[in-house]
This record gives sequence, structure tokens and C-alpha cells, in this order.
Amino acid sequence: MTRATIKDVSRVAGVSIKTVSRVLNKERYVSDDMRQKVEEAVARLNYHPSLAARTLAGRRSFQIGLIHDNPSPYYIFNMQAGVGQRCREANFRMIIQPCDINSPGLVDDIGALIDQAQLDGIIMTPPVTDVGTALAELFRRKIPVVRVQPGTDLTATSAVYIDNVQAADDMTAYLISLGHRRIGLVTGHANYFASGQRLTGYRQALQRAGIGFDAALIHPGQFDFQSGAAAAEALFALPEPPTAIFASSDEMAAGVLAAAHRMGISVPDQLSVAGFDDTDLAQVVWPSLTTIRQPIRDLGYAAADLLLEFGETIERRQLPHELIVRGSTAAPKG
Amino acid sequence: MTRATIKDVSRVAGVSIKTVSRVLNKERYVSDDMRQKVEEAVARLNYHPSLAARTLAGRRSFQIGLIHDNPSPYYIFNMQAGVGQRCREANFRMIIQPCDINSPGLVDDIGALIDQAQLDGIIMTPPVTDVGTALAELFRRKIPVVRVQPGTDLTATSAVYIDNVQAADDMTAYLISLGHRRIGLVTGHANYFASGQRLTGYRQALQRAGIGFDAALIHPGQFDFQSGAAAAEALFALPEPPTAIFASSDEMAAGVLAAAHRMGISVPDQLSVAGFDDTDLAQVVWPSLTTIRQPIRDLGYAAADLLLEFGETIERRQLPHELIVRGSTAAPKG
DNA sequence: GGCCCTGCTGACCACGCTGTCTGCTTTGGC
DNA sequence: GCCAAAGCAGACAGCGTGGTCAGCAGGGCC
Repeated sequence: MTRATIKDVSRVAGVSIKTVSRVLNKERYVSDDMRQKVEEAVARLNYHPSLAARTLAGRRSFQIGLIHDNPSPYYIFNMQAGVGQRCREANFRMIIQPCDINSPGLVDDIGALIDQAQLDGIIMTPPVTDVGTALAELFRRKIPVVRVQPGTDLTATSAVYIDNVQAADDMTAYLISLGHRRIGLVTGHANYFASGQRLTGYRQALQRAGIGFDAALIHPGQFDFQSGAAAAEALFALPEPPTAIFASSDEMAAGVLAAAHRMGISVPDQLSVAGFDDTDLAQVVWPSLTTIRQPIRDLGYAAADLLLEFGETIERRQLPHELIVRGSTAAPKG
Repeated sequence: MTRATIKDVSRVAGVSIKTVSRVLNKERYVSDDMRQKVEEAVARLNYHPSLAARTLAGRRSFQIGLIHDNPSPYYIFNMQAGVGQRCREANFRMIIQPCDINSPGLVDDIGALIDQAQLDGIIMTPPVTDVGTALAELFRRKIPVVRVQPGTDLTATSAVYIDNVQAADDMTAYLISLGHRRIGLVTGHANYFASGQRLTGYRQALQRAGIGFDAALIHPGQFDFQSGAAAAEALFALPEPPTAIFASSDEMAAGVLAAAHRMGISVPDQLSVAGFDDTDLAQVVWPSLTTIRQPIRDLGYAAADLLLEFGETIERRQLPHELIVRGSTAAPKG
């Protein structure tokens, strides 16, 4: 038994091939009578149109690409889930393309992907969003692009994002409201534009509260567990250590927790710890993390939505974040 | 500027279209002279063959599907990384299909995927591996299938797996060697065949050490954090609680840790905790988890390898696991 | 020298669908 | 009641490849 083709459907329905095609593509000018006959035949034969043939004959491939270079399984998983759901709704397919932003072959790889699969659009996540050569290649091919949390050339493509400045401000203000005055900040990788934005939000909240900025309290990290632990150790070693540490990712916050455990500093009694992202990690460590919920799945869904609804037209959409308070933060004692 | 086609290549190289096709597909009967001319033209035009056209004209689509219904981002991420790498090496593409094993549309969804994309093969991960109706649909279509860690019909398809019995035996034996006699076991979801295998390994190690089996020490879980915490609380409440708890996943082990923290039980002094999988979680919680490293990425790579190398021929491959000792286990005190 | 076999190349068609264009029928406005 | 416009259906070409088959050259055999 071989699979049914559009010919089989047209024969069973007693109409022309083109009419079947019209029904499948929801084109105008098909009578209800015809439409019904075709739909019955499709259901009876369990017919599914060949993507290859549609792509070859038509202008669309019904496929979009998701390009990422992000080490966090949680981020990728949720991103895929969001993009994937929107794709399913539109009967599109999603092609995943992991890449390495430091690889010299990056641009060629992306070009080959688009050529081979004839993608209808591209979604990029940070930090690939800010690789100029890759962006240029996409523009050259005039393919619709949506970037998630882009850092540069904000008006160049469609984009979805959260307000990183406000989010960091919210968390900092919350820690201040608990009574903290010396708040350590573990920043993210410099490649991520969001890192700088979060620093801005942090400073903004301090200033509003009339607390002076102390550069010694800022420590660079790489978004990962190790760098969080290292940053915590450096901050604890200060002459006047912080009573709270705000890490720019949950992974780094987990590193801070581990360092505190090792050094016998109890959380949240002696030290408050806050993260960013609300990955599943946040609820799995002990104590569970106060953090900023970043709606990664929704960002993915929105990115796919922009691509499918607007195509080349440039649109942008900002999604809300949320402050999630859990057990890792408390008022400083004394 | 539109993309180059095989026609352009043939014109530039001064040969027929078919000869270009032969070079691309590494067919026999092409002289070195011709091959070189074609390769130069391909490079000069930066030509990439259209997947759609190849699929339509030929018997292969150069695409394989990865079907999963697994809630763990870490598992999926690494699985994809392994399969993806092997695909890249073979210039194949990987189509991700998340699914819901409880959905009535499961079989239709899988059928539609294969029909639409004309996949050359399918990789399945647990628990989809053991859904009889889905397997039957794949057999009906005579499509090559590789299952990862299948639980049923072991000889029906190609498969890759680790020795779950031995792995659980190894961990249990290790805990016994530390001096533990009462060892709690938090099993996994009943849908996963591996859960039963791990119980077998646990019993096997106990028996070899001459320790009696106590059913009260076995507690069912769902592989997730919550059920791990709940199981730990139940086990602590026993008249004679365990001195060690072996959880069938790192997530559940993290739940055990959290419950212990909440109840003021120190790990590993008063309680040893062991996990399974060696996900990145294992190193992020405190104390870091003693666990069994399951080579998920390698399993994915091997699965894709079997598919690409052997096609319909049934092959199986067992990969090694490894006992990873970290800070969450120690000798029982007293 | 005629034969077949192997190595190599190209002409041509088919794959399953969409885009275009043609032509017929119905509707609506005066 | 006539004509233009809108509604509708189908014939046909072509998308960019791979498969089939025919054809040609050269070498080894009888």
C-alpha cells in the first residue's frame, strides 16, 4: 500500500486536481458542494499532501527555522515548545539548527540551511541574534526574521522581548524593600545584551532608593553554575560583604547557594539570593529561588506568531515578566 | 539574485545535469575529470541542492524524525544534540516531533508526519517506545525505526540502551559497601520499563549481600521533583527509616534532598542520597549528587547511527553507564 | 575482426503539487 | 433584457531533482 496523492483524492471526489489543491490551500472560489466532496475524499483516503511537492511547486515550504546557540537545556526546551506549538496550529514544521557563534562556518551553515530547506522564515535566540555577519546573510536573502531578545539593531527585524531593565529594577527594588543595602550583582556573559540592561535596572533601583553604587559589588559571570559560585566567593571575601546577591540567571544563583552552603552561610538568614529566568532549577534547589519569571515558552510562541502572521513586515512585541518570591530571600538580620 | 540550481551548475561545469547529480550522490561511473569540474562549479556557485526536489524525485528525503514525550528538558536537549550531530555528519536533517502518549490522535499525528515529510527513519524515546499502536503504525509503513531504551518487543526494532539492571545493582552495591543496610528506593513511572529493571538490579545487589528485601522501603515516584520529595517524607516516617535513599532520577533525588533540608536531616551525615542519569541538575544541587551517568547524548548519536548505517536491518547496541560518586553519599554514622 | 563486457555520459521522463490562463456559468445594475 | 463583473472549475506547464535507458568508447576474449 502506497500513500495517497492528490490524484487519488481528485479521482475519488470526482473533481479536478486543481480543485483539490484549492480546498487544501483554502483558496477562494470553491463552492461548498465541491469543498465537501473533497474533504470527504481526503478523510477517506487519509490523505496528507507531500511537503516536498508543495515546496517545489509553490512559493512556500511550510517550514521555519529556529537557530540557537544557547547552553541551557531549559531555555531551548521551552523555546522549542512555544515555537512548536504555534507551528502545529498553522500546520507548519520547525527545523532546529544548533550552531556555534564562534565557528567561522556559521554564515555558510545558515545559508545552506535556508537554501536546502527553502525556509519561509527564521527565528533566532541570543546570542546569535547579535552576530552581524549572520544577520547580513539573512537580509541578503530577504527572508523574514524574528529575533528573541535582540541586543543590537533593534529596528532591523521583528522581535519579541521582555523589559530587562524593568525586571532587574523590580528585583533590586524588592531586595531593597526587604531592608538590604549592600546588594551584590552577578552579571551575565558580555555577549548577551540583556546583561547590560539588567545592570541598568539594578542601578536605577539603587538610585531611586538613594543608595550609592559600589562597583565592587558587581561581579561578571558566564550564566553558568561555576561562575556563580566563583562570584559568590569573591563577593563574600569583600571587606564589607553584601547581605543579598542578585544573579542574572538561576544557574548562577544555584552556584551562589552552593558556595554559601560550603562556607556555612545560611540562606536566607545570613544571605538572600535571587535568580533570573525561573527555570525549573529555581524550584529544585534548596531553598527554592526568588527569581524573575521570564516567559520563555510564550516568547517562542510569539516569535512564531509574528513570523506566520506578518512575514516580512517588521513587528515587535513585549511580553510581561513577573517577580516570583520564594524561600531564598528574607530581610537581613540585625 | 536567486539561488543556484543544478542546471546552473551543469552549465558552468559544461556537463549534463545527470552528471552533476551523479557527483552529488557519489554514484559510480564518473571520471575524475568530470568530478573535479562539477565540484569546482558547485563551490563557485555556492550551490546547495534543493531538499524538496530530491525528496520528490528520489526515494530518500534525507530527513529523520525524533519522536518524544518526555518532560525532562535535560534529556531532550542531550538526545537532540546526539541525534543532531550524527545527522550533520551525514548531511541529514532532524525533525522533532513532541507528542502526548495519552492523546487519541497520537497514531494519526505520527502517520501524518511520515506522510508529509516522507521521513527516511524514526527515532523514539521512552515512553513512546512502548506504545503498541504507534509501533504498529510504523510497521505498517515499513519505515526503519530505532528505539532508545525500549521496554517491550525488544526484538521488534533496532534499539540502543544501557544495562539498567546492572546500573541499579552497581549503585545499590556501592551504598551497601559504604555500610548501609536499609536503603530506600524511589522507583520511576510505571510507564517506563526501566523502572522495573532498576528494581531488579536493586534486589539483586541486596540478595548478593545477604540483606533481606523490605517492600516498605520501595516507594513509587513519577521521575519528578515533587514525587521525590513526597517519597522521602513517606520513607522518613517509617518506624525504621532508611539510612540511604536511591532515587531513580536526579530530579527525584533533588526532591529527596529538599525534603531532608526541610526536616533538618543533614546530607550525607544522617542520610545518603543517590540519583540516576547524571543530568546537569546533579552538580547544581547541594550537596552534589552521587548518581549513575547515563550517556544520553551518546545514546542519541548511536540511535541515529544505526538508522543511517543499517536502515531496516535490525541492530542493537548497548552503551556503558558509569557510577559517579559525589558529595551526597557517605558511610552511615554510628 | 566480431563479440561482449565494463566504464562512462547524456536525453528524457516522472515525482506531486501550485500558478497561470482559459472558459463557462451565474449575478447584479441599468 | 442586455452586458459587465464576479464566481467557479479545469487544462496545462513547470518547479529541481533522481531513475531509466540508450549510446559510445575501449579492452579482452574467442
